[in-house]
Amino acid sequence: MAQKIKLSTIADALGVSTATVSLALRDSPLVAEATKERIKAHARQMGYIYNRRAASLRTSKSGIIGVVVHDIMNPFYGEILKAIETELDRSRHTFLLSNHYDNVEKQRDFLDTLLQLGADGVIMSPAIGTPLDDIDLVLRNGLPVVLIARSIPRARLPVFRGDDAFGTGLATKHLISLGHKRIAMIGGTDDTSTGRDRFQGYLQAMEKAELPVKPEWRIPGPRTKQAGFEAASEFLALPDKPTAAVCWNDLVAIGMMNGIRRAGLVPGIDISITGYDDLEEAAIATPALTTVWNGQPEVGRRAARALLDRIDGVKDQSGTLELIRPELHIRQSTSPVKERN
Amino acid sequence: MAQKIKLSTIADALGVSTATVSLALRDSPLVAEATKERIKAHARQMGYIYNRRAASLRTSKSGIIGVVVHDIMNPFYGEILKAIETELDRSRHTFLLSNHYDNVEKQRDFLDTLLQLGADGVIMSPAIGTPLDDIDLVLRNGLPVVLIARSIPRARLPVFRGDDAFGTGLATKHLISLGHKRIAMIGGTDDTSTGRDRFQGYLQAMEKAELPVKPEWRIPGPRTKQAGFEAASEFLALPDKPTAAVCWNDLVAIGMMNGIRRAGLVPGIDISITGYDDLEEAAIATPALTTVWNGQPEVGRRAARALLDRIDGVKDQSGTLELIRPELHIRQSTSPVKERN
DNA sequence: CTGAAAGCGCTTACAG
DNA sequence: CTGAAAGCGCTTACAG
Repeated sequence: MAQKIKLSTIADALGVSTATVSLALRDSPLVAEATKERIKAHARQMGYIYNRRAASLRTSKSGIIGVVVHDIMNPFYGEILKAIETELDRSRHTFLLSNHYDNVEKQRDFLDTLLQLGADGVIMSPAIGTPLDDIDLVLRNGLPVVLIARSIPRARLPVFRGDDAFGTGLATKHLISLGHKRIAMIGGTDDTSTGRDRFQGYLQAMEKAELPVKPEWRIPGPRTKQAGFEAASEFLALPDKPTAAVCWNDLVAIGMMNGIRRAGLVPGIDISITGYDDLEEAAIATPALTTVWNGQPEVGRRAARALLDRIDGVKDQSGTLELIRPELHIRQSTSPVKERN
Repeated sequence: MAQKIKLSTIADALGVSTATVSLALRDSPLVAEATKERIKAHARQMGYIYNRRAASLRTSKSGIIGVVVHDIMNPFYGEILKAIETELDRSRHTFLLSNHYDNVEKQRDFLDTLLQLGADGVIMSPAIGTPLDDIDLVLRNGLPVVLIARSIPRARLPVFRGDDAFGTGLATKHLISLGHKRIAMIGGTDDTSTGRDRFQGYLQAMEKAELPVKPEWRIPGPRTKQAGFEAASEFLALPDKPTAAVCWNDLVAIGMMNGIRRAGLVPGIDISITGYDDLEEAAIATPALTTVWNGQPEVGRRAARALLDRIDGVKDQSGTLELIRPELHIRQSTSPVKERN
C-alpha cells in the first residue's frame, strides 16, 4: 500500500496551503476556479482519500445516523428501513444499523457507540422496557432521537407510527360485518404500546357490536411466521371454536394459514384470517391476505425527514406524535361466516 | 447539554496527566490500581464519553467493519448477517451495513465511505459486474476484503459460499429418482457465479440421467417470492409441461407454490417443487419445502472469523475458496411423478 | 483569492 | 508508576 495521501501532500505538491486544498475539494466559492480544478485533478490522480475522522473531530459532525430496530430480518422493519435509506441517501448521510432483539443492554451498547462516533442523530424503535434514563443520556449528549413504530411512555420525543387501535378496529369490524361472532386475537405482547393498542382496538370493536369476548380467545405471544404456524393448533383446539382470527401481524397470519391448511382446513373459507402491516408478501399469499396497511414507507420517510430537519436546525418537534392512519385491504382470506359445529 | 467532558477535564480535576487517564480507562497495567479506580469512578460519575474519532485518528484503527450485500430484506442474506453479527459482537466491532441492490455505483459509494471512516475490514457479497478496479482501490488502501455468497472472477480474495453446482445437482437427482423426466429450472441469473453454477448442476444431472432439456424449461430471472409467484403461470403454460421444477431459491419456490395453488393445482402433488437455501420459512411452508441447505450460518461465521484473523494479522488467506457442502432436505413439496393428460 | 496557525480529543513513545 | 509533548489529518477564524 502506497504512502498515505493527505491534504498536506497535495498542498506541498502544488505549492498551495492545506487550507486552500481543503476549501477547493469542498468546492468553496472562496477558491478561484482554476486553482480548484488543478487541485481536484491532482487529488483524483493521486487517489486521495478524505479522512472523515479527522474532519469529524474538527467539525463535530460525523454524517452518521444510527437506526436501531428489533430485528431487520422482520420485513415490517425492512420496509421501513428501505424508506429511511432512501431519504438518508439523498442527504448523503451514512446509516449505521443495529438490531436490539428487545435486549435493553444491546440497545444501550449501540447508543453508546453512536455517542462515541459522534453520530448526528438516531432513529429507533425502542426495545421493550427501555428506561427513560437511557434516552436522557443520549439527549443530554446532544444526540437527537426520533422514534418509530413504538412509543416510550413519558418520553418527550417525536414518534411516527400507525394508529394501532384504529387498525385492529377496522379488521375486527370487517369480520363482524361478514357475520363472524366468535373472533380470536392471536399474537402480540402487552409489553409495548403497539401491543396494548391493537388489543384495545379489537376489544372495543367487539364490545361495540355487543359480542362476547372469551379470555381463551386471546392467544398472546406470537409475532413470527413460525409462532403463528404453531399457534394454529392451539387455535383449532379452542373450546367453542372461533370462526375467525384477528392476527397480530401478517407474519403471524401467514404462519397460521399454513398451520390451518396442514390441519386439513382451508384458510379464508373455513376460518377467516386478518393480518396487519400489509407486507409485500400479503398480496401473494394464498389465499391473498386481508390485512391492515400500516404505512411502513410513510413511517420511514417521515421519521427520516423529521430527524434531518432537526439536525439542520429547521425545527424541534419533540413531543410530536404522528399517527399514520391505517387502511383495510380486503382480499381472500376473509369470507362470510360459515357456521360449523 | 452540559459542558463536554474529555480526558483533560478528568485529568485536571484529579490532578493527573491525560496520559494516565487514557491508560487507566483502558485498564492498562501501567497504572496503579488505586489511581485507576479513582479515575474510572470519576469518569463514570461525570458521564464521560469516549471520543472514538479522536482515538481512531491517532491509532488508525476504527473498530468498524463494513458489510455489503445485495439486499438485507432477503432472508438468505439476513441469516448470514445474523451469524456475522454474532461473531463481530464478540470482538466488539461495530458493523456498518449497506445494500447495493446490484448497483455498482452504490457499492462504490459505500466502499468509499468505509475508506473515509478508516474501517478495519469489509465483508461483501459483490454486486453483479463489480470491476476489479473497485476491489483494487480498496485493497491498495489497506482495507481487507472477504467475499460471501458470490465470487468475483480473477480476484484473489478469500470467498465463503456454498457449492452451488453440487447443490442443484442434489435437487435435480432427487426429482429424477422420483420418476420425473420433464424438469424445469426457474429463476436466477447467469450474471453471477452462483447463477451459472446452479444452472450447470441442474444441466449435468439431467444429462447424466440422459434426460432431454428443452430450452423453454429454463425460465431465468426470478429471485423473489413475487417473481416466483408470477413465474407460476408461465410455467403452467409451458408446452409439453414439466412435472417438476428446480427453483433458484426458497423464495421463488414458495412464490411458485402460491401461484400453482391459485391456479387450482396442488403443489407437492400435481407439481413437485424444490427450493434452495433452506430458509427458516421452508419448514413451515405448506407443503413443507424440499430444499437444499446452503449453510448460511456457516458462511457468515467463517467469513467473519477469517476477516477478524486477517485484521489481527493472524493470517492472510487471500485466494482461499471455502465451498460449504450443501445438503438436501427432503420434505413434502416433492413426490413421485403422477403423469397427467 | 490565499496562507499561517491553532485546535478538535485522543494515544504513544520517551523521559524520569 | 506518572507526566510533558508531539502528532494523527482535517477545518476555521483571522490576516493579508
